[in-house]
Amino acid sequence: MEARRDVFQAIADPTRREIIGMVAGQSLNLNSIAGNFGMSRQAISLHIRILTECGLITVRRQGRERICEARLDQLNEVSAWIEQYRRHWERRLDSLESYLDQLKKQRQDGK
Amino acid sequence: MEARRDVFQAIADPTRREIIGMVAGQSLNLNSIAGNFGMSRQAISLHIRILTECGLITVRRQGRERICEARLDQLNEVSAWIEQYRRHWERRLDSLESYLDQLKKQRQDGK
DNA sequence: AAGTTGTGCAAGCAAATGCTTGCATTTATA
DNA sequence: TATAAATGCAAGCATTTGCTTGCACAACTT
Repeated sequence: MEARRDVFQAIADPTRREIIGMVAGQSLNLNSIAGNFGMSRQAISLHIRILTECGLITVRRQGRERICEARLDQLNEVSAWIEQYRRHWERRLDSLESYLDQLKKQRQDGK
Repeated sequence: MEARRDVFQAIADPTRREIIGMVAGQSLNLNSIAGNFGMSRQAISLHIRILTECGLITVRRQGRERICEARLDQLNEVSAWIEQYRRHWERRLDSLESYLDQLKKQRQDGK
């Protein structure tokens, strides 16, 4: 347990992605986040801990509450990893498109 | 087992990200991929199966070999999810930057 | 035909993950 | 001060994950 915590793994879980979505709009305390899920408060608490450990959210205490705030710049790591391949997959789509264009043209000519 | 296979989970594993990196450049057969890792061929085979199940690579057989080819357009799903938050985190960075600028200016003025 | 190469399938296993429930602790409120 | 609210901590548990090893099999090579 308590293994490597990286952003890739953090966003792999759909519940955590949902939490990020909630907190991105407005900072929320733990209980109001947990209220929107059909699972125990502790489960959500653990998800939030994971998100905290990899820097995607920060938690500040305010009275007896823990306010969770999004700190999404870490997503850049994932984004950068993906972007290095964008050229690759868009080229594929381009060549598919030109192939389809060609096919269409041939059909029109043939007719 | 054999749960939901989504792209988010597929790229959560560093070995699978490495495999994607290798196959993006050139199509490779299973054994030559496995040769670059310090783990058994079967382990790699399983990773490739997962990548296949979520559509990130396709495998075509050619004689007795299985040629793995990248099909990375599925990464768009992750990219799109992240991009919806880019404005959010870049705004944060902007305000941090302007804050630092302000701080720097103050220090210069003070001196 | 016999051997080598590339791969799949299946059983087994330690560790990680995602969840629960119960109890303790701190902070506000009546 | 007693009570409620917001949360942490810890033990327990089923499932999933990532890996291994052993065996089978089809496809090339000699």
